[in-house]
Amino acid sequence: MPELPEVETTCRGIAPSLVGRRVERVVVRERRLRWPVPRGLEGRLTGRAITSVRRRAKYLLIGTEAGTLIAHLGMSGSLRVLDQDAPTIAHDHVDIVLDSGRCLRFNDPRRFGCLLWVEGDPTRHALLAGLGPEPLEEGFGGDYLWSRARGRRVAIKLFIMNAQVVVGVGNIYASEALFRAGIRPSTPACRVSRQRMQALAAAISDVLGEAIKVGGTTLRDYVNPDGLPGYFRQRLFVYERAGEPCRRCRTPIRQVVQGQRSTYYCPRCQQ
DNA sequence: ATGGGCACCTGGCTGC
DNA sequence: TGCAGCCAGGTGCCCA
Repeated sequence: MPELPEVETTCRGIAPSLVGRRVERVVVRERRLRWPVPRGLEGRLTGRAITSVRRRAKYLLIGTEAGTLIAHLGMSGSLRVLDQDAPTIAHDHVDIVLDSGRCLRFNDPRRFGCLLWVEGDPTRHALLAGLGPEPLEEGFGGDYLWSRARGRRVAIKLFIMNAQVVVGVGNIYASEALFRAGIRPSTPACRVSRQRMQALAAAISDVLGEAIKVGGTTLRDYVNPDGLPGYFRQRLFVYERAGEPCRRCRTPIRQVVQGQRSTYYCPRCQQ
């Protein structure tokens, strides 16, 4: 479920219920996530006040005076704020119970997500240290993308999905951004002109920004547990539309596989 | 350094 | 109805 807009929506949704609260206890029902939930996480968190909730790439950083909980939702994870005695369902792996009587509950059927603990500056953690710029912040743009693409022969779609280049561009929005920019996903990154990189960078920012906006109106202090949140699905131009007419030129949308993932594009609009 | 492929998991859907 | 096969919004790691 989670791409950047979903993670950002989660971040905004849970933050008001967390910041300023103290952790009363931590319940771990399943430690086997992508990496095991660290032994001792319970002890490190219990009694701590939560001072911040931030996002970096698709990682959520839940800060306390003692250290930071790094959370990633993987492909199927969610974080929701519930009453502490709300009945659990399958794959509710971890509860962080707050002094408000509510709890932050981590659910993840596929267990590709993770919960880790780091002391000191979380951005120096190995998972975060090498990440590229945020697509909605300073430092990201066409010139940047173009300069990073020198000598890179990977397909442009895989290039923009590489978190070392730019973070937060997942499989849906990669296809959508390339459609908006009119670029064929298989084009080698080094062969995309500077001008088209400008269009691509703008498309990436636009698509993600729009999706965040829609997610924000759908979700408040909870996290939508199902599928594409709310209303972005109907604004997709190509994703999961194989064989259907292009919304711009009516040519049937094509589906191909790149890097073991589905890519969708319009063969006419994207040359 | 780069690029390609695999791995980790469960669940939902399709088609026989 | 049952079951095999395929697909899924991520990303770290291993190998050539």
